[in-house]
Amino acid sequence: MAQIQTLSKNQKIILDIIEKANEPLKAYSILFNVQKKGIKAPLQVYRALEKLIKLGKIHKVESRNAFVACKNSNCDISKATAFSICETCEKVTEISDQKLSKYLKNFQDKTGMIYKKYNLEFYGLCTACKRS
Amino acid sequence: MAQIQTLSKNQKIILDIIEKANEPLKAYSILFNVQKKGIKAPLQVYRALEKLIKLGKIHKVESRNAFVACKNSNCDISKATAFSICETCEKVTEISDQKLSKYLKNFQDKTGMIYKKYNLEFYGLCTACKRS
DNA sequence: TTAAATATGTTATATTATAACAAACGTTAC
DNA sequence: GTAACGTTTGTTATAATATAACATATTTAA
Ligand SMILES: [Zn+2]
Ligand SMILES: [Zn+2]
Ligand SMILES: [Zn+2]
Ligand SMILES: [Zn+2]
Repeated sequence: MAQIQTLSKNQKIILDIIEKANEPLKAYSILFNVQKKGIKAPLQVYRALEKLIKLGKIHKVESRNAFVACKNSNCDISKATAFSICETCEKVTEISDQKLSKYLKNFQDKTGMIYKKYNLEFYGLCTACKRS
Repeated sequence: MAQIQTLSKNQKIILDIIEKANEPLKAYSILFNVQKKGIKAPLQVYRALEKLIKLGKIHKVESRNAFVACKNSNCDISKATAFSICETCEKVTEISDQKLSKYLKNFQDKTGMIYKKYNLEFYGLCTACKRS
């Protein structure tokens, strides 16, 4: 609420659209939706997306090239994201699981590489699609 | 070794290139590299990639739109993949960690969604880049 | 051996994303 | 207030990634 004030005009417009959507939005679908508000070029969208990701307001669902509003508390400013994705209906849900995130944040490989961030995507069948 | 016989001509050519590379390859870089072997169109590459992924011979690194040969035993035919990615030098390594894969395969969310697959990407700083 | 499934070749096009440049806006510091 | 700085915007063009649609060929298996 406080931080939203620091967003620029385009950033607000685009965050608003993404927050109101109940599904991940693609960049060009966002572009189409904001053209009436004066945002005409892909770069205007991509620049806002980039900033919003950096702020942890939204995440990119990498395997879908789509963008969703963060449903957790900005996921440590975008450093730890996990999604469940239904391969049938394409419904995407952000996973909020303390144990999982703790496990992954603490994960260390053999090489000693330092991990600053992770993104995890589960693919499967949602409960609605399972029934039908 | 047995299964490689079942690959088609284009699939063999493209798997060969990917296996010999020590880095993830992009589709159009693969295309460029196989043009001397008669593969001229993007679709020929993408179709082979799709099949190789299905067979678990290669994986797609989603955040990089790039393809790497599987370094494990085909990762249960491509159902469970994890990578470490250096954000400085872009080095990508497939993670093989029994505990991690067991943990993720058994992961269940609150909704009861059935997970058939996952892809996990860690981003950070590799040991070489850490030193410099 | 013929039907089905898989793979190929080809052209065109769709989709996703960035480069390069110029101008405007919003801090903050003096 | 205004200079200096970083950030945001606007704009045109283009790069990079991926698929549609259609015709043909090859392989597999009943
Ligand atoms: Zn989040
Ligand atoms: Zn579903
Ligand atoms: Zn693998
Ligand atoms: Zn590195």
